[in-house]
Amino acid sequence: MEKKRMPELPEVETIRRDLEECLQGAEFRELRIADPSVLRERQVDPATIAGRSLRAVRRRGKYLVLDVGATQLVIHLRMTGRILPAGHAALPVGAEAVRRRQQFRFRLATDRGEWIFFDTRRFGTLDLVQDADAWFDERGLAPDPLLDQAAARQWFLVHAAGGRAIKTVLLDQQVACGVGNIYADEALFRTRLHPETAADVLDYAQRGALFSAAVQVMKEAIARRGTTTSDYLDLNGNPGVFRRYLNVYRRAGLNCRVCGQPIQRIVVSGRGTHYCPTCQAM
DNA sequence: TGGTGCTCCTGATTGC
DNA sequence: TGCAATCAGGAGCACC
Repeated sequence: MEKKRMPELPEVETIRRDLEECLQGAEFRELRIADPSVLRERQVDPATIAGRSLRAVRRRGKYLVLDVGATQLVIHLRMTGRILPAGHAALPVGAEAVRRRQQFRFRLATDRGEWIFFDTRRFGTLDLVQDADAWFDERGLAPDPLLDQAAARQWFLVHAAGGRAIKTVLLDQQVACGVGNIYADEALFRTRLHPETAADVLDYAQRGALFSAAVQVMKEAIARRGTTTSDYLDLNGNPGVFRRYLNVYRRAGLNCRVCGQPIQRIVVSGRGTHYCPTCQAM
């Protein structure tokens, strides 16, 4: 079954770069919340962004941060969130738009046009905070592995412990910020680790190798503008092409590119997990 | 305290 | 052809 995939760190970074190119320096006029459930933290009034310019578009893990000075918009796209200019071809129109109006979750009016947070499954979130980094730290979010690789690596070495499956640990944003299901599976394949291996069985060298593999696979995905499956497109309508380079993710039943044995799919912590039982033996 | 599993949500797909 | 069931996913929270 081909389904929509959520943007993970490489896709979020691709979106961040596109937004920065389109919107940096733009003047915000209004933030209109169409679906109140999108808004969680509200440290500042949405009205305060009016007349202010977008200073920067930042990212930490899978969170996007629109920096408007005293107000910071922290956006998580979750499963299906997308930020698109009004009128973009991917947005529903007419009766379909009316039927799906709740999926147009908030709108940002700027002097460069209106931008829409469109979110099919409505899992995405918006937090209005005064200091995004402090807000992330309060939540125990790990350092971003692409922004400060040394700090993130050290953090991972210390926190990737306990009896949990290493796949579960990789997906824990308080341990490895930004790693999602696709890149966790690929990093485990590259380091020949079975996804159900207990984290505390791994020594420092193995944890370090796993962290490096996760960073490397995400860097490669960014270079190819993310991992598109059915319908993820960037702002210019271009697909990410990293999927064709995946070794295990969503390749269940297909032959391993290394040993030729069939890739298997299991569920670890409720997440579909793909691995080669020969290359990644327990 | 650490770990597990449920919940949220909806479009696409599958099976009958 | 149409309907119901199933699946996918990240993060937060309740529970053990």
